[in-house]
Amino acid sequence: MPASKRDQLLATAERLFYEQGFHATGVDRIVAAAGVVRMTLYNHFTSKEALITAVLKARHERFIASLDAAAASASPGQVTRAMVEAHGRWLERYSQHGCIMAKAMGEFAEHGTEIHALAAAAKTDLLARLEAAVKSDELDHHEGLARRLFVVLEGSNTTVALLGVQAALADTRAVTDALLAAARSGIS
Amino acid sequence: MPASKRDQLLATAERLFYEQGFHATGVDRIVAAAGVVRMTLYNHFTSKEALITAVLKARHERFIASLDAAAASASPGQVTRAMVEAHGRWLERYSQHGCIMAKAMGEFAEHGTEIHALAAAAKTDLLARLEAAVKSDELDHHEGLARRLFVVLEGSNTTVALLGVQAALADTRAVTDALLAAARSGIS
DNA sequence: GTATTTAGATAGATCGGTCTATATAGGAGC
DNA sequence: GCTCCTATATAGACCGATCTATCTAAATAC
Repeated sequence: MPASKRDQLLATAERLFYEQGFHATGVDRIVAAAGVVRMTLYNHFTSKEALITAVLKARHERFIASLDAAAASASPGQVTRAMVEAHGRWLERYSQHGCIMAKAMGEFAEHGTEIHALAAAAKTDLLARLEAAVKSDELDHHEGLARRLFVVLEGSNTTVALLGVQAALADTRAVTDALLAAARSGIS
Repeated sequence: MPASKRDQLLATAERLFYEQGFHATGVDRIVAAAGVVRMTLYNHFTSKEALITAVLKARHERFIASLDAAAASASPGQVTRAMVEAHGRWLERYSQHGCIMAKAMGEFAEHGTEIHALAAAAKTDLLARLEAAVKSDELDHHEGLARRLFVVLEGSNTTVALLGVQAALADTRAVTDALLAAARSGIS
């Protein structure tokens, strides 16, 4: 049973926005690639902007769900590491060309726009979860460590597009391991 | 003496592209903000794409020049650290809303385009200089350390736009210091 | 006097978005 | 099983706005 037209549109738009950018992807190309007609898009979404926000929200929900699942099944004291690894798996599977939220922030940089706020909130959402993980693991230097891990994961996001997923993940893991080891031994 | 029309166009276009994105910035707005007429732009640049590449090249040259200056005046064994600090100063002064090369890669993601290649080359250029710095400082784990520092600096690029320059630079410095200290003591 | 800049009209393409009329599918009620 | 109704999808014309880019003729500057 095929997905609903709405889901087809969301999936196709997500792929095209991610691969070619938001402005560079016209609604004509989206509907053509989704195998639907133009009015079907505007029947489900009030505008291209609404489609973009729906795409970003859906993707972010999937991302957060995978993070939370990893955290929930982690051994005690290993929540932070599990979250970092879940982030790496997400990159590997869905985000090898960079972070779509970062792209959205770049293209809709004028502050105050809903898209910019949404993408920024997605990123701070990750930071908040890292902080919660660090706290639950009872690692030293709570607040600072989470932000440092965040910086590294952000760097991982853009490095995959440049050096490939293998190298980016290996280097990311090396840095995060060092940070976690230092926090566990009380050094910083 | 005012700058040449060409320089005015380059500076204005750089600012607008950076603040609002490449696709979102039309040539009309550029020439209006530069106080120039549209034909003047097309007299100096064959197309908007040519203007974009000229902007990126000029900015990258300035960035590399500041990196090289920092490296040249660094004490022996401190080249890598000097380069990391120069990167931080660049962020502070010119790049508080994220890396323009990353934005360019996001908006012109189709591989093969000159703009994408240019922006990617700018990033690998930084990595190459980090590798040279690590080598000249005779730090342990040459190749790996440079790539790890690169990941962190990339993360710094995007984090400034989210957490502000103060927090981003502090966290970046904490991570790079840890990496450099570990490399210096032979641990990794 | 030569090169640059200005002014403004203009071209052609593409953009997001709307409209209407037709067609199709699925469930409710008999 | 059959009809009817409603919701959804289709096809394609159409709109105004905006986009990049060009052309020409007058003005300006070194």
